[in-house]
Amino acid sequence: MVRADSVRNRCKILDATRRLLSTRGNQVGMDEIASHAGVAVGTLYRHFPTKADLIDATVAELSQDLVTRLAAAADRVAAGADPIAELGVLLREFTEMAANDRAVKAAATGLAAESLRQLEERGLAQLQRIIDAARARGLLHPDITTADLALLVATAPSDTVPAVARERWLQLALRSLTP
Amino acid sequence: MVRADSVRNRCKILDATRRLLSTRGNQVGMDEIASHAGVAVGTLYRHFPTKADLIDATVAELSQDLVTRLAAAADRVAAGADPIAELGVLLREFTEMAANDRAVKAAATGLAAESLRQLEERGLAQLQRIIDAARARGLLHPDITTADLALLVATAPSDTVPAVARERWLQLALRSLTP
DNA sequence: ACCTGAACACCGTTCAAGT
DNA sequence: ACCTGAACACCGTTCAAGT
Repeated sequence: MVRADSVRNRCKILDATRRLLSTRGNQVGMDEIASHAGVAVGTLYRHFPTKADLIDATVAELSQDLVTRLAAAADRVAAGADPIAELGVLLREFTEMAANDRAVKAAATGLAAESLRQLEERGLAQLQRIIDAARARGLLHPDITTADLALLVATAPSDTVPAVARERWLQLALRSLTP
Repeated sequence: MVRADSVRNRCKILDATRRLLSTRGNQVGMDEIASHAGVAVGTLYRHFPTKADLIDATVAELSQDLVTRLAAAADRVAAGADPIAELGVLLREFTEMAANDRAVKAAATGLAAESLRQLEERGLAQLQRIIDAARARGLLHPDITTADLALLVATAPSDTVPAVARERWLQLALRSLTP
């Protein structure tokens, strides 16, 4: 039997973590997160065995956002939108998400492999739909796969790189996708 | 007046740091580095005010390696070698360097901006020579600059990415350079 | 001038006591 | 079952004493 306050606490912890992580980065202490969430440290550790786990969970929540957008983009493509343009929007959204959320990406770097694998699993089908559409119209280099896009996402520049350079990176990335 | 044992100590510290950093990554303690270098912790902090500074100095030493290779590649290009092939070798060498030296790149991520700026300053001329040669032969997309190559280097996949994916990344990166 | 190493501070993590 | 928060452990950093 799960206690009601337990699930409430878990939610409060994740909220506080996302909030603190996005503003001040990875240097927030566990005590601070706990107090902002209105729980004791022990409770925090009961829900997440380690700080890495806590951050992992937070990043996973954020990546869910991306999957939602992936699905929306796939729908637009199915409705006739330009697949390459949609891919550009997706890549931009991700880099901006990583950039706005300060050290979320920096924090995620260490566990990127795991988070991206999850993202890939759940967003794979959507991404494949976009790729198929693009290839069918001859807009995509024939050997491009979903793994390639995951690779690009994994190597997307973080917020340490200035915005202009991030935009330029996007341009180069798209260039490597087109035939 | 600089004491002889001081410069010797500095050297011993940098050697030990590079050795320990490449095998075990960023989690080596300062005490451990000190004992491996045969000095006391205080000495370590006299030479490098903070751990980040120590790692920065070590990474800077390693990047000097890359500048040397850059110069060699520029010479080969001047002697008639294929500029694109040389660029490929350079990018591969860098990613491999980052991959072999375990957390050197991971450790450097935070201070990448600074290290890369140094690298850029000192290697810029060499890189420009390669770019000019490639463009003159029509092998390079006309808008590619040294900044673009620095951007690619900065976003090169680290050792968390498997070797096959790293090779694939290289292929995609080169694709974005060619016309 | 520089080196030494015990001591400090900070922060992730644990655990005995409470409800 | 879960929460609490004082206590522990670890590691980056400092500083008084030594040469």
